[in-house]
Amino acid sequence: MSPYEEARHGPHRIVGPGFHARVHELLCTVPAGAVTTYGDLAGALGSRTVARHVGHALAALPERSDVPWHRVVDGAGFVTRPGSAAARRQAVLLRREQVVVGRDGRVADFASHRFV
DNA sequence: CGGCTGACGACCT
DNA sequence: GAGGTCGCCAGCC
Repeated sequence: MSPYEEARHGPHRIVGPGFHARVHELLCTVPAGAVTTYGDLAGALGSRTVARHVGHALAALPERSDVPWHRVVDGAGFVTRPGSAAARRQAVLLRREQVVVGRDGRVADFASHRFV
């Protein structure tokens, strides 16, 4: 059964109370200098179909947070909403960790930085 | 209370 | 191969 159908028919709900805390916890295991994706986080939490909800969880984070949200990029290695102020902040934070971000908003050598 | 949007990604035309 | 669609939708007009 595909993850899709599993999610559709599945008896167990992944999203719910404490979901954002699980995202937080998991994200904190990603070391500086590495990046991960929404889909990978979602998959680690149970199903890639909730990738979007990982996005929601991060969007809900307070401005000043100890959660390394900047280490999350999309499945193609692009930073959040290229061109936005948030994307620029993210690029600055990543470069501070020796992760090169191109002008197009994509992490250079994404595959090797990717943390699983 | 209904409709729309969205820090995404996989499946289906 | 390139759009369109929907997911466990969840929050915000």
